Order: sequence, then structure tokens, then C-alpha cells
Amino acid sequence: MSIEQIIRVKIIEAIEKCYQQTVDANLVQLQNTRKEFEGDITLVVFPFVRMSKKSPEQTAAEIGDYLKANVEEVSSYNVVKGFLNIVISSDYWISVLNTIISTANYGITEPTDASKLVMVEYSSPNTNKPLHLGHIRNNLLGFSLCEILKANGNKVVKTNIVNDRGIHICKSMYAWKMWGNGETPESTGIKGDHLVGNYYVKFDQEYKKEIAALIAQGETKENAEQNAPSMQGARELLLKWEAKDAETIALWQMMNQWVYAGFDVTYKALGVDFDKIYYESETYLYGKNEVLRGLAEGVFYQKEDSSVWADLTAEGLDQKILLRSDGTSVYMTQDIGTAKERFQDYPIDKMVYVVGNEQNYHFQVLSILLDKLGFEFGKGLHHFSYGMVELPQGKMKSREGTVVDADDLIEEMTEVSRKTSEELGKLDGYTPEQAAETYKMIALGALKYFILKVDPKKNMLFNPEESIDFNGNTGPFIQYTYARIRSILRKAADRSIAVNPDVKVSAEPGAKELQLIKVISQFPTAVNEAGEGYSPALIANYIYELVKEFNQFYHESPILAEENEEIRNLRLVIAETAGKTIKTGMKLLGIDVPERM
RNA sequence: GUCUCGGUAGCUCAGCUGGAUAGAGCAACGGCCUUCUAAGCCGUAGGUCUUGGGUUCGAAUCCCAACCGGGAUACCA
Repeated sequence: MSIEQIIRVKIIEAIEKCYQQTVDANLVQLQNTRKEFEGDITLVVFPFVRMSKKSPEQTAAEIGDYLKANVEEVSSYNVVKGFLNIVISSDYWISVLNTIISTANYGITEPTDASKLVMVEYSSPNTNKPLHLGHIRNNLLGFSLCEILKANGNKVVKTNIVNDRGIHICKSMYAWKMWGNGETPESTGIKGDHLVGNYYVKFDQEYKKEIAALIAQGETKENAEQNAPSMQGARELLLKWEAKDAETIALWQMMNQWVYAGFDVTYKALGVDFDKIYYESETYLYGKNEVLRGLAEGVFYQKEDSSVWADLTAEGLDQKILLRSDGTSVYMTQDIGTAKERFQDYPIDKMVYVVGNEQNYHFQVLSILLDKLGFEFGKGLHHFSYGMVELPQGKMKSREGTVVDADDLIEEMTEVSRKTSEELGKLDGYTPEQAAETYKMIALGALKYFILKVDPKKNMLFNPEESIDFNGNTGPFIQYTYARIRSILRKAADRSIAVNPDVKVSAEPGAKELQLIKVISQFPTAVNEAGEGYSPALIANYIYELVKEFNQFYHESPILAEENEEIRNLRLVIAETAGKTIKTGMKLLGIDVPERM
């Protein structure tokens, strides 16, 4: 039981004893005491003055007296207006510190066989172009969310649905056949996903030229778009693909393999991975059966043109198409099939989709449709919806060339990281390989933290020129603090100053030490809240608060030069605990921390 | 039109189950490297929390309305 829980229970008890009133636990508003006042936990007493029929100050004093007399951990209290500031004894904080330092995996709950199984879908790329900044936000949020869910004691299956079929990939295939001259990633040295992406762009360019030419010949815009040779070629490939034409399938497989190889490199650089990958080419037909079953059971209805629809007006929504008039599947149909497939493959307790907020409506409808089809899991789907990444000039548009490519971005940031590190000359003792690894760690730390620290549901602005900084509230700042803590501990070891976790800390901590211990002790709460709120940003904000606190401490309080052995030991233990917390927290964000930088 | 999400310092963002004087970073200005790493620390300046009502001891936070912006909205994914 945390100290806050103990206090809460005792306050309820106090009010029962003093005023003979029963209070609901959520009326007890506890908060961390503001720094300018003395105390650790503050109770807002206004809700209780009605019960005491006394002034706020008097009520606070009475509750305070009761707590001091009946709660071992409460050493004193003070009252400011209607706020009861409760002082927790330093013995208690020391015991917390001793517990943390001697617990192997504090705050982290390891999953067991009885744990809930959460499946998280994230990434979900198309195979016609490389990953860009929008995918980066998705991947980072998805991966971090999985880590947080695991830390909260869930079993997690990370999954990715690859949109590997459809007209988009046929466009790239057509362009490669027409203008590719047999180019491969090997022959050109171009990363596979970029090569395929180049042909997608090539297609668009040629297509536009053809349309312009046709319009110049007097065709209408609509006709031109329909009849342009390249579009016809792409459609023909799609038909051949669906007819399982051997040559087309072979080309499709070859080009998709290029893309997968390219994606793997990017995923690896980002440090994300998956336990199970679904391919739309393998699942896209399943949903159709479900829709037809729903039609047969009268859940859905059919129009004269033989398209199939769901009527969602009872739910306050519109009509939703599920099968086109030609009988082919739409996006929704596929997602129904994929969901069913997944729940057959795994004993899923909770399904989470990490998908952008432009699809909020889609997932609202998906949930209802699955429920209508009789799947119990339908209502429990969770759409982890996140906002878009915008550039200073507005939305990213691939056709206008305003996308920020994931690989380019990582490379540029690594370069900036290298330059900065070299100027500062802090890795001089490292081998080139060790140094390169650290540059990359710092670059990725900057990128990941920058994206993860903002509230997922909000749109965010990304300015490639200015946004990514290495100073201030950034990943590198946190990494830097960690590296310094490690440095302190190394030097302590060199000087044979023992940091023995088994030796219990006994010194009387000062205000600064207490402040740090308090922040550190709140780590499990932060992990828990981040899991409930599905928000890596909560973790990021917590770590930043801790790191900032530690830096101030570090500047004011000598550790190695401290004469008093007990205080030195206390501070070393605090440093070690802070480092441990930072590293564990950063792991939840998927960010590595270097031993030195 | 309807639904939905947002609007907090010049910029990027915290804070939102109602609580004390609204916080950080960047940018600007001024200090601090013979001490454990200056990717740091300290200080100055910067706010009608879009606007107007309401709820109450108390509102950036909850409710209503307006304005501005993003997104979705029957055969793209």
C-alpha cells in the first residue's frame, strides 16, 4: 500500500471519528504539496467543512491532529487556508529508498500465465512507398505502448497488418515493367522500399502526362483519367493478380520482397519489431464470408445493384457499404476478416489498434459491425487514436514531395549527433564503432523523445530545421543525465567508495534528497497511469521531471566530495536509484541510454 | 449540414477525475567551467489560458453558446 493510500484510509477514519460522517473515498483529494510549503502530501479540506460545521482551518487542524496521533508515518502537519499539508517522516522515505534499491525490478510487473493477453496492431504500411514521419509516430507510439502494457503485467502480441495488395502496388509494378530496365536494389544500390517508391512516383508522373495529352486531344478529364494507358495497365495487372497469373504474382512477390527488406532496415533502426505479421493478401477474402453470413442472417441488406450495406441509423450513424456492387471487398470488409482471424489465432483479451485519428469513424463502425455479427470482442476493441504530424508548410503530401522520409531523417539526425559529439569531444576514449553506436543512440533518443513526449491524441508540428534539439526537454538531455550518473558510480568504484545495496541507508536526508526520493518513488504510479491512459507521454513527462530534479541536485550537492560518509552513501544510493529509474523509464519509451556521452 | 478532436508565453508543448501565486523547453537578455561531464545550472523578461455566459467557497480544468483550426461523413485504404 502506498503512503497516499494509507493516508486516504486514515482521513476517512478521522472524519468518521471526529464528525460521525461517512465519506466517499473520491472526496478525499490528495495532491503533492507545492514546493513552497512544508510537507509531502496535501489534503484539500473544503469538501469536509460541511460535515465539521467548522472553519476550514479548524477542520484541517482536527484531521491533522488525528493523523499525527494515529499514523506512524505522519510526523507533523501545517495548515494554510483550507489546505492540510501533511509531513511524512524521513524514516518512511528512507525505507522506501531501501526498498527500491534492493528490488530487482521495482515498479514493473512481470506477466504470468494468468496475465491478460493484449494484441496491439501498429505500423501497418502500404508496400508501394517507404516509411515516412507519420509512420514513425505510429511505430514509436505502438512499440512504446506495448512496453508499457507489458510493464503493467500484460502479455502482449505485437502485430502488423501489411497492406500488400491492391491498385497501389500494381502502379509500381506497371511502372517497373514499362520503364524499369530490369533494375533491382542490388543493381542500383537503392534500398528496396525506396526503389519501389520511386516507381510509384514515376507512375504518377507518366499518368499525369498521359492525362494531359488526352485532354489536349479533346477528351474529358474523367475519360482521360479512366483511359490513360498506364492506369489501364495497372488495372490489368490487378485483374491478373486476382486471377493468380503466374508472371504477375512472381513480379508482385519480387517487388514486395524488396520492400520488406527495406522496411526491415528501417524498423531495425527505429528499434521496433513484431511478433506476428498479417498480410492483407492472405486475409482480404475472409471478411467477405462474414459479410455474406450477416446478409443471410438479416443483419445487413442488399441493394438492387447487389451492393451490401449495414444500416447504422439506430446507432446514430449512416449507412455503411460492405461489399461493392461488383462483389469486391472494401477496407471495412477486410478489417472484419482480419479481426476474426486474429481472435481465432490467439486467446485475445484486449485488441488495440494504433491507427491515426482520421480513422476514428472507421473503428467506431468496425466495433459495431463485429458486435452485430455476434462477436463478443466487438465492443471491446480499443482504437489508440493519435494525431497527425504536420510540417510548417502544412500536411505532408507524398505527391508534392513534402514527406519527411524516415530513413533520411534518421541519417540526418545521426549526422548532427556525430558533429555535436565530436565538437564536445566527450567520446574521445571510444573506438570508432563504440562512438558510432552512441551517436545513433543519441540521434534516435532525440527523435523518439521528441515525438513521444507530446500527447498522442494531439496533432503535432514537426519542423525539420528547428524541432529536433539536443538541449532542454529532450531525449539527449535525459541520456546525458544518465551518462553522468553512470560516471559518478564508475568514479566511486575507482575510489573504492562502496555502493552496497545491502548496506541500509541511515543518514538523515535533507530537503533536496527527500525531494528526489519522492519523485523516484512515484515511478510505479506513473507506469500504471501511462498504461491506463494509453499514453507514453505520461512516462516521458515523469522522466523529465525526475531528470530535471536530479540535475539541480547534482549542481548543489556534492556526492563524491562529500565528507560525511553516511550522507555520501545516501547520495550515491539516490544517484544509483535515479539512474535505474531513468533507464527503466526510457526502456518503456523504446529509448536506449548510453554509459557515457 | 451532421459527428468528432483541438485552441494555454513569440515558437513547441505540460497542466484538465475543479483547488493555493498557470509551468517547462526553445528563441532573447545577464551570470556560472582548477571540484562528480557546461548536451548542464542560476537569474531577468515574456499570459485577458480564443470569446461570452453558467454551475460554486473556488474554473485553464465541468456545462452551454459563438468564433477559429484539424479530421471523418455510402462503393480509396
